[in-house]
Amino acid sequence: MKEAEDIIKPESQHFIEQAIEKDLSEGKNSGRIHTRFPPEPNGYLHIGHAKAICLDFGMADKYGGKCNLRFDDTNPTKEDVEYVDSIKEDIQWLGFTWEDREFYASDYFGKLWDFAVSLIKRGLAYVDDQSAETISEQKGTTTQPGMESPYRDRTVEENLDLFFRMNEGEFEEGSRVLRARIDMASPNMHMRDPIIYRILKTPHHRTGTKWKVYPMYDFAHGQSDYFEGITHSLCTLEFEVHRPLYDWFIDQLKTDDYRPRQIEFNRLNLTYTVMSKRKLLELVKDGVVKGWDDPRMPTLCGLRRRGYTPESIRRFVDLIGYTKVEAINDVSLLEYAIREDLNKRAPRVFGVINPLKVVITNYPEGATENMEITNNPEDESQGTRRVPFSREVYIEQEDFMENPPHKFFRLAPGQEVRLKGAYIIKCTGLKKNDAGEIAEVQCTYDPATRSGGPDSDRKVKGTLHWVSAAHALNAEVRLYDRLFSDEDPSGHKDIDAREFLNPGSLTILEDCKVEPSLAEAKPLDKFQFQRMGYFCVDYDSKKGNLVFNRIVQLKDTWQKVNK
RNA sequence: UGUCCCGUGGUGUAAUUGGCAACACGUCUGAUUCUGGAUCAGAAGAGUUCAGGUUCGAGACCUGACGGGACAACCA
Repeated sequence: MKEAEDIIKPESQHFIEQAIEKDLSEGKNSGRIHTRFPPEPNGYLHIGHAKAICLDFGMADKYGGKCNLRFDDTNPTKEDVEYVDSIKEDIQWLGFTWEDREFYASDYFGKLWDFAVSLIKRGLAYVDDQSAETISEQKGTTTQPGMESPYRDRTVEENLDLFFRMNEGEFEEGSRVLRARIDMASPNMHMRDPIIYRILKTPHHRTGTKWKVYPMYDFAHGQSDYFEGITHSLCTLEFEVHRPLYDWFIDQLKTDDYRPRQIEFNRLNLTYTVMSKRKLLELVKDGVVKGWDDPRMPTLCGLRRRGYTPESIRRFVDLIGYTKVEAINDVSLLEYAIREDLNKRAPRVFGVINPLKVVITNYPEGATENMEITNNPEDESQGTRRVPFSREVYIEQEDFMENPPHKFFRLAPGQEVRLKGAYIIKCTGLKKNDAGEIAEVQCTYDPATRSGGPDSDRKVKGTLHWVSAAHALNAEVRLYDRLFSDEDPSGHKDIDAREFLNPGSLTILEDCKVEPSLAEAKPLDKFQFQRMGYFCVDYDSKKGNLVFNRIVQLKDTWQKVNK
């Protein structure tokens, strides 16, 4: 009965899937689905791009189509090959492939030029000799129509002559532009004779000095879609007002029934995060963070370094969905996604972040036992490992209190606790240093309570992780907190996001103790430090000098109770 | 005082296209646990921004308010 209901109930689709299926059912573009991901190579990809990538490649995948990678490189003054490589790396890391379809808008400069010439010949484009300021003034405002340029009615011959000479380098940058001749009174600003070509003498990273004029975004994007046979051009909401112009150019270009269709979806916003490339660039340039891949950054390389997996990012994107509502997503959902993934996969280890020495006074001096410990209770196939135990161990400072509150299930004078995978110990005394801080805790152990032993079933309130002092590896641990303390740092009109920078976003602890099995850990290896959270080996880590990034803490109800 | 887009539990999304609001995260119980994790069981929480209208029936359709966002770069 229940099963039957499940079968009947259709998967709910988001509005883009619905639109695609409608197009398919109407037989548009002979049933083809072809999308594209069009980054501008002027910065690193961030998790917002991941949302777009998952959609672009995901829709192609779901409907048996293809997705092109196309670099939108129409502005040589801002773009660089440096970014091309990192963008490709990040897309692949996320798990997507464009096969041999790596394209560049600059591949189409010739075709775009020809199209512009054709528009001129049809009286649909003209060269304007006015300054940027004048053109801007004549554009009108959102509430008032614009004025027509005095150059709007030049002859085709004159336009052609000027346009060719613009590209010959005869004129200075900014002295002339090519404009589409549409409607200066349109309520849509983008239709008021938009500039489609400008003079730029900066060499282009791919075409060198071949061109002196470069197409604007609006004149390149839709046409590139058209040239590549794209059927669905998915982009974010802010391009909604560009769509009439997108369609206008396609109308002038198309020769048969095929036409690409632009559909807009909401971009990703995350709480406590800034997402604009400009703001991220500032953080890097001003040294607020250590680089594009600083583990606090929402860039894909930053998240990767932090320890996020591609699976967790794809899962997160899947959870938030695609709509036309401008929403702000809770980072806690991202954290949920990585915990969910790592819970199943990450091996458990013992790592003590803030060590406190415990001496087990009745344990034989110099003795060592190897305790067999499960690597992952969620996945038996990960097996077990041996962890050395001895008379002196480190536990977490926060796991001991001299005067514990009521529900403190950890170590305190007179109280018993289990050292996970080893023995139950009882606190018998403590030593303080001159400053009055607890320097050492003394305990006795009960040999019969060894895990698997005769009294191992005895109930104790708490179980602690530990590391044998004699065998411990020293490690540096970098604890991260949100970069901004405000939920919506860029959402304040009069306050710069920088005002909300969290001074405690990075804490470096250099005297952490981890179990010896971690000696061979390699950068990007991920572990659960039992009870402490998920950690990832940093690129800075070296054998004998381990460095871990905390990805995320475990859920901690005790911490919550304490607040 | 313009055009366009958008308003569903705290947050993000659903509601098979008009049949009486579902899911996830979060929150809160309880069980269980050699991770105060995980797991399991359960609970609270919206009557869909508001007001009219159409309809036997509206979160979906219409009108108008209100609220939020986008648009006036030779950026993308």
